[in-house]
Amino acid sequence: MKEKKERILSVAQKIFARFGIQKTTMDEIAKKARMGKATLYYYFKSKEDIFAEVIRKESNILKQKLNVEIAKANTPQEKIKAYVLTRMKHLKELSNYYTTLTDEYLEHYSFVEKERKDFTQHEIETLKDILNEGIDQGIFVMDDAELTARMIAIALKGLEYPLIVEDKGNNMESEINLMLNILFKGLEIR
Amino acid sequence: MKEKKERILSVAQKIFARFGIQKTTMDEIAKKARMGKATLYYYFKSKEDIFAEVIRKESNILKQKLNVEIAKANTPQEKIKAYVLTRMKHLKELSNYYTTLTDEYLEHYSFVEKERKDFTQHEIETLKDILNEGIDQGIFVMDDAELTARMIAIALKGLEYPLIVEDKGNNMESEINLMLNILFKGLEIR
DNA sequence: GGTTCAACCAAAAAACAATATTAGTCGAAA
DNA sequence: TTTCGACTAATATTGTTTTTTGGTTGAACC
Repeated sequence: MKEKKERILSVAQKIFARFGIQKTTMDEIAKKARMGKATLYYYFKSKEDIFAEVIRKESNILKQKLNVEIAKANTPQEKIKAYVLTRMKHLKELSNYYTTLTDEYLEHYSFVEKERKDFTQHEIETLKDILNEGIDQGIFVMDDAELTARMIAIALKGLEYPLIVEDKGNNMESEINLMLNILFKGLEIR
Repeated sequence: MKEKKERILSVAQKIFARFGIQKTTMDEIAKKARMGKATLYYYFKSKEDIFAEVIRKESNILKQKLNVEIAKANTPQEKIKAYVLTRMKHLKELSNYYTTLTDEYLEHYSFVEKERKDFTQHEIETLKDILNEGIDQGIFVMDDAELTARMIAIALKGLEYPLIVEDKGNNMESEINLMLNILFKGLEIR
């Protein structure tokens, strides 16, 4: 039954968000999902498996959200802007939601690492597409779109911490705007 | 006696680097510095105090190193390049050296946080000076040098992790070069 | 055959107690 | 002013017992 599996994931997602993996017990999930603990093991092979699925689901939601926002924008500049803003805002919301989890991240959950690698790869592809689109339209110029996309991806990943954690809920948006402006125009006088 | 204090710091720095704060005992430091443990307390008020001083010293070394490299470079572009490269390389070396410490960083040592804030402030000032120099020379153009400096500082701080930890000893230099090229020229066709 | 769960188990975690280290103090001595 | 042996209170470690919890099994149910 598909609906049961969804219910487990939905319940688990909420509990994981509040208490992290370690402090969430299978009994707890089972109780909240109104079923016996053993039933969980009919649908998932382990606790980690449930968490991995939650992560995967969350990641796909973000990917889809990003695609929608990119499609809405017209120029390559606007697309990049939409991408970065949506990404950062979504991650900020997530990090607010997953309060306890932020610390556990560091622990070695291989599937988290894997999912993040997948996402990074997807991110690079997406950015490369936008950059190439810009090049085709004679708007952007660069030596190597792949490499440039990778650089932007590294920068974005790097910005997560200072922009989300440290920058206490300020005007992230205006800061990102300035940054993108530099990215597009550069510092040197034209 | 100034020399004693230096000896303590020098010895402590080496031991801290290998074993971190927690696993380093005052007896150990005293023994290696060839003095009684109680003597350490004549010069420093606590173990944390010694560590704080080590951090401060290290930070000042980097600041000075950066100043030297900036002074050597001629154009604002070269200055920024020298700054970023020197900074990243130094931090990479440090993180190689302080193997055990990387994990302890996360723990709450308030003085580490304070020193980093100080360093960030210094960094913003330094970058702002270079940017203003570039503006004066008609090489750079931007709305707000202070804000731009802050953005670059955030980006640099953000890049630390992906560039130092994740990027396994690759050609960090060429990646930084590409990044700076984008920073100077921008993506848009000129 | 697909689905559910009470009862069960081994392994991990928490709780506890006994023991050993270690940060920091003090007073005397050099 | 500087040094350190001797001491202490607090913290960490170690070893042991108890409890919790992830995961299994088999029987019942649909």
